[in-house]
Amino acid sequence: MPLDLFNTLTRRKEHFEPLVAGKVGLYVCGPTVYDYAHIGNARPVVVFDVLYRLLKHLYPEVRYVRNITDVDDKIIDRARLSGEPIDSVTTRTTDAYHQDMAALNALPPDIEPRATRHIAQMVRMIGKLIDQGNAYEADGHVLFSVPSMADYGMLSRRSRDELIAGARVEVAPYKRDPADFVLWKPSVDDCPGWPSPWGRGRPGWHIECSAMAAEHLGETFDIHGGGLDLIFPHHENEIAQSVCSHGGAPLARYWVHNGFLTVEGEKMSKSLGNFFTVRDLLGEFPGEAIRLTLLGAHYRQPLDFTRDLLRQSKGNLDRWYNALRCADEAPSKADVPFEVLAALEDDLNTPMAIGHVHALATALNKATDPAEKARLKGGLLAAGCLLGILQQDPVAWFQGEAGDAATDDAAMIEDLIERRKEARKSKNFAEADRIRKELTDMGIVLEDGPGGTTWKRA
RNA sequence: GGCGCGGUGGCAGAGUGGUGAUGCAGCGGACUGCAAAUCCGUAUAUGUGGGUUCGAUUCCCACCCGUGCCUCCA
Repeated sequence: MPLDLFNTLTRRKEHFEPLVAGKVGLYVCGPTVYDYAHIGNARPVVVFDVLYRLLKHLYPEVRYVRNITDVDDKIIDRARLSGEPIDSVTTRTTDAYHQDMAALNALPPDIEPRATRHIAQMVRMIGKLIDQGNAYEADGHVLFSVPSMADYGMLSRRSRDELIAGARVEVAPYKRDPADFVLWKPSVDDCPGWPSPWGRGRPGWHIECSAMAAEHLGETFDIHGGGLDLIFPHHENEIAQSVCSHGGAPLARYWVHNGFLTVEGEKMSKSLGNFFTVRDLLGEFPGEAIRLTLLGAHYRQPLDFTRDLLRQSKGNLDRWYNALRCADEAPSKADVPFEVLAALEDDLNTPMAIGHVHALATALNKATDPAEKARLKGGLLAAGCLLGILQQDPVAWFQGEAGDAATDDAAMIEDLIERRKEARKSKNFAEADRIRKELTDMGIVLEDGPGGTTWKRA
C-alpha cells in the first residue's frame, strides 16, 4: 500500500512518490532559539518524527533536515532584556531543545543547519533575486517584490489584493507594494550583522529556510512540513524566494502542515498563564506520555492539550507495557503489523494506529501459546518503534526513577514485599494488608500474580 | 471584512453512501484471602433545518456554535 499524504498545495490526499526513486528529502521548519520549547512547538516535532520513522521504514534513503533559526529579532530582544550574550542564549536554548525533544523520543534530524552558518547562501540568493528583478533595495533593506511573481499565493490561496485588504499591520514606507516582504535588513552596531552588498545587516526570516533547504536538499525536494500557521506568510514567501531564484523549479512537492493545539480549551498564551513548556511537563509526566498525547489526535485536527489527556496517555502506556511485561519471549526482529502500517500510510492516522496497538495488547494479554505470545509481542514492539513508543524495559517503565533515591527504595520495597509474603503464607492477612497500605501510601501499587508479587509506582 | 477548519456516546477520538472503531470512566461478571492487573459482557453519540439518494453520520445548501490565519506565532 502506498503512502498517502494530505498536500496543502492541492488540499487533498495524494499518493506519495519520491522525486528520485528510493530517496526522500524532508524539510521541517525548526525552532527559533530564544526560549524553551513549549508544547505547541513539540507537536510538529513529534508528528514529523513519526513521518520520518515511517519514511525510513518505507524507503532506503531519507534525508531529514530541520533547521535552527539562531538569528532573529526575538533573540536579539531576549538578549537585550536579560543581558545574556546572544551566543549564550542561542547555545543554551539549542541544547535545551535537543534534550527536550530527545525526551519525547524524537529522533534527531539527519542535518540540523543553522541560519548563521548559511549567510553566504542567503546573500547569494538575494543577489540573484535582485538581478532578476524579483527584489529591490530600499532604505537599507532588500525586499521581495510580490507583484513580480505571477502566481504568488498558490499555497495559501490568497491573492495579493486579499492580502492587502486584510492587512492589520502598518505598511513600512519603504515598500513599493504593501505585500512585499523583507529579505535583508540593516543591523545597527550592537545587533548581529554580516557584511553584504547592501551594507551590514541580517537576513529576514523566510530567506533562511529557502537557503538552507536548497543547500541541503537541492532546489526541489519531496516534503516540506511545519505548523499550519506557517502556511502564510512563511511558507508562501519561502516558495516565492526559492521558485524565483531557481528558475521556476518548484520548492517542495508535498506540503504537510500540522494543526494547532489549545491548552485546557483555551488558546495557549503567556497572559493566560497556560503556557506549558515541554521542560515543565517532563517534570510531571514521562516524555513518552506527552508524545502519545500529541499523537492521540490526527495531526491535522486541532488538539486540546489537558492534564487529563496526559493521564489517559500514561494509562494507555501502562496497559501496553503491562502486556509486554507479561510476555517474556519476543523475536529480535518482527514485522510491523499490517493494520498499524496501513493506518500510518493513510496520511499518518495515528489515532487509528493507536487503536490497533490496543488490539495487539489485548490479543497479547489473552494469548496462552508461547509462539503466539512471542509473535504478538514482536508485533507490538515493532508498532511501538514506528510510533516512537514502548522501547524501554517495562520494569523500568513501572519502577523507574521517582526520585534520586529510587534504587535505595527498590531494596526497601522488596523487603516489605517479602515480609508481606510471609504474612500471607501464615494467613495473617491483617498484617499483609497493613504492609500493602504502607506501600500504597508511598505511591507503590502491588500486584499479586501467579509468578509472585510485582510492584509499580502509581 | 477576506480566506480556512471543525462540531460523533460522560470524556478522548477514528472510520464509513447501507444496521457507528478503539481507549478511559460507568455498570455486571470471571479471577483474587481482599485487592491490583487481566479477561468476558453491557448501557450511552453523529449541532439544527432542508436537498440528492432505495438509503446519509458520510455528498450538496442554509443556519447555529466553536476555532485558526490575514507579514515574521509550531
